[in-house]
Amino acid sequence: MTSSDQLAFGVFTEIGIIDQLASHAFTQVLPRSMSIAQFGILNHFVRLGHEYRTPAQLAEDFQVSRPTMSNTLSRLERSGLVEITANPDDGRGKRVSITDKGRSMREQCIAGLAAPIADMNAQVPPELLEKIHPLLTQLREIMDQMRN
Amino acid sequence: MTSSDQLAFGVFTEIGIIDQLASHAFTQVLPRSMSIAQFGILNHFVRLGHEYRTPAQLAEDFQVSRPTMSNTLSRLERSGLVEITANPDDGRGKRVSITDKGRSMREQCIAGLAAPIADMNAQVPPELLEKIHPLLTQLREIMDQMRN
DNA sequence: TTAAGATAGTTAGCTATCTAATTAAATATT
DNA sequence: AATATTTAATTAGATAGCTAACTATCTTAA
Repeated sequence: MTSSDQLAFGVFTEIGIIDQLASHAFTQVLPRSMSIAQFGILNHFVRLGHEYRTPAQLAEDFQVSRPTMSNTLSRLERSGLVEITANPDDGRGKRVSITDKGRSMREQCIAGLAAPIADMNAQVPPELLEKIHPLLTQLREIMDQMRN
Repeated sequence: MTSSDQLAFGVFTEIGIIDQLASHAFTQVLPRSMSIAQFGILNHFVRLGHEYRTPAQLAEDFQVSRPTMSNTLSRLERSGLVEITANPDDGRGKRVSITDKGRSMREQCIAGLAAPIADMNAQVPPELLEKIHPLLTQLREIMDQMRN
């Protein structure tokens, strides 16, 4: 392993740990029945204002396999947070939309997340986040391209 | 959500995606039977030169719950890559050590990881990794402290 | 027009991760 | 010395993620 290799390895190790710590902190404050993956989907519908989205599109949006998305959507549907119907444009396909219950659940999640986010902003120097964000975006974009 | 909140949220979103992409890329090149978690443990023994380590210490080292470590260690033991024995210093405890088979498996994993790491070094500007690494370390340390 | 190939989604089976609860042993307290 | 508390590890039962294999449908090509 060259020192460049070690550097790259170190970067991904740190990222793995931070992801784990952040996921854990966020999971703590979500309603008992909600996971980060599930919140992500509800939030996605609200933020982007999508009316309908197919499971395949959502899998693509979240960079997740289709069976994974299938599974997460079933849970959301079982809880009444999304509605899944046949896709009128494609007999193989389905369409997903968020329900009113889903919207209010999303609000509740956002409210819960406020506390740890505020903590984070209190403990982490703002310059650190400002410096690191564009670098992460750059790295993510490069890795995204490498995938294809 | 204030703009600071959005910044913090954006940072963790990027980190989540990068972690997923990197994990996926690494998993591809590990031997069929190996996972990143399992490789991490073998690598830990070699890098730090530990002879013995208790499951509880390993759980702490990797910031993972004890049942998680318990599970991963069982798999490694089943594959003959680590050895788990009673801890002579503590009747409740156990001791883990890496086996010769574990060492050569670790070598094999390192060899497989070389390719994607080299790719990464080819695609990602070295300054990006050099700039981002200390920032990530700083963020990780702060989050680690917040946990306690 | 029929057959081949691609795409949407699901099912099955795997690993990693978590929390809660359990067992056994060590430590502290009274 | 006896009891209570803490600690080590495991078991049970979740969710999220993956790949492989399957069904159904759509699209393309012979």
